[in-house]
Amino acid sequence: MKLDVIDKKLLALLQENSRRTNKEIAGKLELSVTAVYERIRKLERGEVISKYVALVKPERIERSFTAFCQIKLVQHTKGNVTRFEKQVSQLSEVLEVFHVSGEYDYILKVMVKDMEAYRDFMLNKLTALDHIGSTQSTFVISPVKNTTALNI
Amino acid sequence: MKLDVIDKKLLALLQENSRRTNKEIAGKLELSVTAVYERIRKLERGEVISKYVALVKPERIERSFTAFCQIKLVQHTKGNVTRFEKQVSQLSEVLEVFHVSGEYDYILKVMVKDMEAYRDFMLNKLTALDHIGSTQSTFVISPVKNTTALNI
DNA sequence: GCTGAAAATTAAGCACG
DNA sequence: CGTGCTTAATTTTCAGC
Repeated sequence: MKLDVIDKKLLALLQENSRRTNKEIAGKLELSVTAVYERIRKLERGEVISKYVALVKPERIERSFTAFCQIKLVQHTKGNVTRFEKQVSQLSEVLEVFHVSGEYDYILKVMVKDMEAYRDFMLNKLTALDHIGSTQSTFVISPVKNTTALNI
Repeated sequence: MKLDVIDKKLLALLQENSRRTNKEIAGKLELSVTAVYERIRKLERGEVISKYVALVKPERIERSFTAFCQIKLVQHTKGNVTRFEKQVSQLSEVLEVFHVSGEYDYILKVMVKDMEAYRDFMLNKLTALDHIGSTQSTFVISPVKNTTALNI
């Protein structure tokens, strides 16, 4: 799907705040409300926009503690990999899982209440999974930037 | 701010899809439309919900290549740290920056078109910043899970 | 693909238990 | 805190260019 300059501006606006009205966007882009409406529909149907979500402040719900956890598997058979990925994806503390290159096989972003909760997560949930070789945790001291918006 | 069970269900619904109508939510939670409306307003004013955003599929806009870049600073004076954080936050390829514990000082999540674009980013943008000591890149082979929703 | 106006749906405000 | 009613605003559809 081809995106023109207007589409890109539109995506920037919606990535920043998806509750803008079509009228407001129409004003900013100097288009009619219907034109904005149709462009948005096109971006949704073309799956450029995958979804609309509300973002919750972690500190307001006791999930301020963020850690990156790198994981090595013991054996990389297809079955093991699939099973591990499925199991780890089901853990609610784990927001992101990436299969990566390098010394470790996976990087996880984990968000919990505090260090104690993290310890509990590691002991009772993560290392309870099958096929985990070794892990290495890196703790976030402070989040400097954290956006979901891709600049186009 | 105290959240009851209904608030938590409401947050789960809005984190999954923020375009649900109050009517639809009211049906799911067995409340009136106005009650849903007021609860959402309260969550917004109490800054439990920080914002509403559209999520864009990276592969549809040529940003499929994701890397984690770990960075060590040469000198940790307050001025250096502040300046580095400000500069790195301005790079559009960098979606996330975390000051972290451990061997490296920062973890960046970088999204670009491909490996070539990453090389270009490293050579011309990142290592052009002041005070960077060493870096280490880890490349995403495949994203296994990637959600913005915090389970409450 | 855009415009402008009409129709349908939703959000916001108000009186009240 | 909740409900139900009323009004305002927005989204969605449609004919026409």
